[in-house]
Amino acid sequence: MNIGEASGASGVSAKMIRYYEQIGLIAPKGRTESNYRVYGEEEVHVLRFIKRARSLGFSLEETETLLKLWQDKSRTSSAVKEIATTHINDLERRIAEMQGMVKTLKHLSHCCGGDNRPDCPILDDLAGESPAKGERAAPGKNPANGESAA
Amino acid sequence: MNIGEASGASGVSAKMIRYYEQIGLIAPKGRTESNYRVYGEEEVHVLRFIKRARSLGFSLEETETLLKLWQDKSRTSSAVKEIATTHINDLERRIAEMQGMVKTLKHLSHCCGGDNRPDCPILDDLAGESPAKGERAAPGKNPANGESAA
DNA sequence: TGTAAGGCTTCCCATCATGGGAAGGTCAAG
DNA sequence: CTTGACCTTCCCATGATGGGAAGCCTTACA
Repeated sequence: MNIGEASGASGVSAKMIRYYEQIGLIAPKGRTESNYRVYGEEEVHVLRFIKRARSLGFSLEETETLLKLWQDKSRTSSAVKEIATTHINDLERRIAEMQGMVKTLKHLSHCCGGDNRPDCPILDDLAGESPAKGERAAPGKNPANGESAA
Repeated sequence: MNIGEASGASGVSAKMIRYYEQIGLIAPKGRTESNYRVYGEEEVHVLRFIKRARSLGFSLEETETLLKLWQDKSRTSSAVKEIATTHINDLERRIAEMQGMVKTLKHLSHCCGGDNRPDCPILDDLAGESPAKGERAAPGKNPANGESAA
């Protein structure tokens, strides 16, 4: 199986397969005389594993760790679970962050006429001017605002 | 005001201020004889605008558009609202995507013993083997899976 | 058997927003 | 006048992916 076929069988682009090889995630079974990469079922299986991990939002670094654990028959499931849990927490943190943005934006959008006139609470907020009621959207404890620690 | 002071006043790093200048988002009021950038209150205001837009998840490209609209006194609020709405939709799409991942991962994590034994449903799922009940987590209509269109 | 199309190889570049760091000039305080 | 902090520009790195060029190889067809 050459790289194009492996790509078709795994759903991973040839470009990415080469990249994964470059960063040490996967190696072809070998090379033909003319230097073509050769893959077998096992490699395709690994590629699918990577693809699935990526689709669950794991980074390539996390994926690499998971891959090693997968291939390590003596791993403990707790090691795997810990990675997953950390990733879940990370996802949930990012979700909450974006939800805060959405909340603020929806509020501003709701207050914005969206008509032909130029006055716009959205721009006013961005500019730090909140004419209505003299306060920002989501005053004080705005969850979309990670500035304090930055 | 030099770049360090503008950075302190706006909360935008000096590095980023230079970058924003490079991509045409903001220019200093002028330069000193010794080539130092000089900023005034107006520039700091723009920097805060950018920062606020970024904290709401707008890309720099969107931010640039918003900035132009802000400075265009004859803009319509509908033009601004449209950008905001598009951005809200984008955020919500991404949130849903990540929520799908979380849902799947939580299910898998829940099924995983997290003990000293090697058998792990999380790895089984990644490997495409679902021993329990013979099905993948979130069978069929798995929302964490954008593969179909890719 | 010759040729054309398409697949493979490597290498470089771009994205997006941000930070790190080096080399060298400048300013202000001691 | 020195020293340290700040400024300048320039280059590089991140993470994951894609685009494309130049050149070799394979396959299918006439």
